[in-house]
Amino acid sequence: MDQPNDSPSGIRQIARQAGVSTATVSRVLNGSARVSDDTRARVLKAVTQHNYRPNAAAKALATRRTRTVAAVIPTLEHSIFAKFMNVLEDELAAAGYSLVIATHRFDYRSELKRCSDVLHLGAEAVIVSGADHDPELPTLLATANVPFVYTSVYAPDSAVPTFGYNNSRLASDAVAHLAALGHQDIAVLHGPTAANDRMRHRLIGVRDAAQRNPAITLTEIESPIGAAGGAEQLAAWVESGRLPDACLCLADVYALGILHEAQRRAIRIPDELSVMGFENLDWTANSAPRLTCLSLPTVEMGQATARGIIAHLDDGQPLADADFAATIVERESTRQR
Amino acid sequence: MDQPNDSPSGIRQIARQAGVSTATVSRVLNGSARVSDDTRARVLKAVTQHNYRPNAAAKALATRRTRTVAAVIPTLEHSIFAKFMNVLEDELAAAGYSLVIATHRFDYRSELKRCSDVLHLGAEAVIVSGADHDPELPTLLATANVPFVYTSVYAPDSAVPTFGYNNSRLASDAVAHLAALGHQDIAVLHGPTAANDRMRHRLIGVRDAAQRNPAITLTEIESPIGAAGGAEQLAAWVESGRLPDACLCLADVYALGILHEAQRRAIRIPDELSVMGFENLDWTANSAPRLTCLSLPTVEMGQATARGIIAHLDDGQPLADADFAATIVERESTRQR
DNA sequence: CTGTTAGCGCATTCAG
DNA sequence: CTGAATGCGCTAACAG
Repeated sequence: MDQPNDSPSGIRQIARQAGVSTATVSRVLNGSARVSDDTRARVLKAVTQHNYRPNAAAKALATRRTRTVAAVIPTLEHSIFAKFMNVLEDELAAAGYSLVIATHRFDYRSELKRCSDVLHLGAEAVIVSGADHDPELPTLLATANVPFVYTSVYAPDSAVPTFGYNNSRLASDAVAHLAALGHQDIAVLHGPTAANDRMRHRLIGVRDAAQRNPAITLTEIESPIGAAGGAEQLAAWVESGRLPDACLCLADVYALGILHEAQRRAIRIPDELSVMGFENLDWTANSAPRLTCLSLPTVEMGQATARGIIAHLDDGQPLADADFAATIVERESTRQR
Repeated sequence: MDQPNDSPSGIRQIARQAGVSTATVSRVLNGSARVSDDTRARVLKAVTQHNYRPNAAAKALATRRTRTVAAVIPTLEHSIFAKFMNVLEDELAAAGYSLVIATHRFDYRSELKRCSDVLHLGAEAVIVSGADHDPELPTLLATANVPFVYTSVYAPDSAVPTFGYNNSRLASDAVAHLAALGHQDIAVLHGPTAANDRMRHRLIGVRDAAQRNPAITLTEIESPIGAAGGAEQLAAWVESGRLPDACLCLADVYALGILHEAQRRAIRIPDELSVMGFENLDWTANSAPRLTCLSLPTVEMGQATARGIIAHLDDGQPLADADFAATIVERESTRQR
């Protein structure tokens, strides 16, 4: 009754079966060091026979690596985030990292909480949307000693690395584009700005552009992101009997709503109203009319974010800010006035 | 030089600081057992002072629980999956579970690989899309002894619990709906069926319905999921000079493309062609015309899937299949012929 | 090339 | 109510 338990578990079991030490098993499983082909074969056989799978927690504890990266985002509901996560996951997976996603529905306290959650979980790095957060967020992440980056924004002066673009400048560019087309009475459809500095900065950019060009009259309209917002706004304009020259939609779905409502009310786009999107989602290339958009570099940003984090985690490369260019895709929903 | 390292890490450090044992620290941190208020206070103080955060791997190793659930899906690019993941994450997070997402781009081998990946990672349960997979998949998951479910399908006869709906029946219902409207020449726009049994079953349902009603003439058209597919098909019909009576879009985005192309070509919907979606994405309520859709119970499915898994993991409740009803939302894109 | 030996940080009997 | 001791399963020196 003093004899050791006869059925060791995990690595020990297969070590015994293969007639080697656990160290050797670990070696073949991790491809480290040299192991004789014979030994390796025996180990591998035992591994498959027992359908052995190394315990992740034990490995993580021993190596101090979880190979897990977390993304804390507002929501997966908006296509642009889903698209971002899609490429992130792709790149991360290719490098052997897992992606855990946590959403906070545009709420700073919740965001902080979710960051804390993923830290508890053992994320080796965390990707956060935007640069503005609960003041405790950077502290939390920093004291936990896990690398983190802000995305969808480019803020080189920030103490935290940012992977993104200058939202305010892009918005200015979009307005300038509209102005160059001869539009003066410009409306901007935007989403709630609470816990969303990307949206806030776009608004700032819009105002800057308007200020620089005195001819511009700006109207800002806020509504929850969705096609309904665009549709309702166009309806309101038509009913008030007065349309702006152009409408910049800070989320493409607004434009979708506008296009449809315009059709419903026989408003000709772009003849009576120019409409411009800000993301360049897939469907914009096929809409009627095809939507002129600022094209957010979401894919490039996702790849760079993943690669940057991987290089940092794997090779100790420093995390450097990255600024991605956005292009304006001129299509049919805008016209020279 | 024999003295123990003076700066123990983790739980030991705060145990020392609080003048208690590690066991006690563990107790207050896990709310287990009774601890005197005084002791608890001292421990908590030390915890916050040192900004202590229990090591997830160590805890997982000791408790054999990772509180991580994985979802292995085709892609996050299609809104319907993003929507599903969004509610899954929500429910899971509320119960203290983390969600890791792995995508496989509609490829069975890749799907198997990703399942293996999340198993290595220590997922306590895995959620897979569809019921048809590489034959090794169920074996893999079963021998790993982690509970798993198939989603977006309802197959009570399957050995694996399914949370979803009967794709073939829903598709039949959709076709029947169209037929009841008096349509006979019905086209069905569907996506690739490779590694996608949901799509295959919908097609089967479509054929069943057509077979049951001899008056129906069916045309199946496959194209990658996206608005382009719908637009191109409508263009092709117009150019061939022959439109079907109705088009069932097995993914809503096809309908978006059709609606837009129809506008471009001045085809009146539903007068010249009835169009029906199959998911009921948000924008369908605002399109022009508003899209008649079969409404996939994605949210209910997500909630139930998460709750079922949580109940299983937390309370040992058995995983029971769940069949969700889909309703048909009659809007403006279909008409009585 | 391979085995031995320590921990990694935490939860958990079992005593007291 | 609290502490000491043990082990979760694996990796990483360090020998040999």
